[in-house]
Amino acid sequence: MPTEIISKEQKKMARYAKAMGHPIRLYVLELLSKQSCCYSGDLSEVLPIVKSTLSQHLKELKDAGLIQGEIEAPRIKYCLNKENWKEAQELFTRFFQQPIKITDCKTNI
Amino acid sequence: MPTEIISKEQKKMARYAKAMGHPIRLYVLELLSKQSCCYSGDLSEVLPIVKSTLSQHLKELKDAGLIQGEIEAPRIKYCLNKENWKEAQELFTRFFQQPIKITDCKTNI
DNA sequence: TCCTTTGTTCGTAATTTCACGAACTACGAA
DNA sequence: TTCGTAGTTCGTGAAATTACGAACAAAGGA
Repeated sequence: MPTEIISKEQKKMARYAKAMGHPIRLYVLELLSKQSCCYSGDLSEVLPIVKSTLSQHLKELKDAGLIQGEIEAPRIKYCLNKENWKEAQELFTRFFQQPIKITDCKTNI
Repeated sequence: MPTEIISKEQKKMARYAKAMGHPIRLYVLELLSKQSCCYSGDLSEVLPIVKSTLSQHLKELKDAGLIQGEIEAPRIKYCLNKENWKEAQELFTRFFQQPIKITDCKTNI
């Protein structure tokens, strides 16, 4: 059994980062971290994409585990997935809070 | 001129997040934040990908502005891009440090 | 029951990503 | 000048991403 070079945490974090790697999705996450929940329709009104595309982005956030939905007929209420959001928070905070040893390159090829 | 819904900061952050959205690239970034610099050859020895693929990943990190290279013939020394790393650090830290109002969904559709 | 609202799913298309091997470039050493 | 090392670039292909509109499903209200 070879030692895994890429850790489980790195894989998890990459998964979260990937989900965050689109302005629309980042917007949704930031909104949800500020106002606790929202509806797809509200987003659809302000965002410059059609609702089916928005639905796809929401699905990606759901698949990554960052948000979750709840039926509130006829709408669906979205909010952050508490547990995974906390994990992402920890992973990213740890990642960026490491004491960094930067040897600046003089040139930039 | 319509008010931009997606902010410049969100776009920048999404760009960084996208670059971080692959385990290999996250591994490289984490290594560089720990040991100040590295060479492509060192990475190639431990990572389970061929060097041309690694080169592509390094290029993506370069294009995103997170790392930079310096010729140290016959090799190339890579290190973090100090300025942009700091920016990413700030963006992500702020993003995750916001006081969060989570209304947990009971169900998860 | 039929209509309206809300949102998802499907089909499609263009683009990007990810990976590989082969070919190429740059440069120091023999 | 020729060779070897280090790394990038090119060509390729498979898969994923991003976006759209049309069609569909669910559920409350007329």
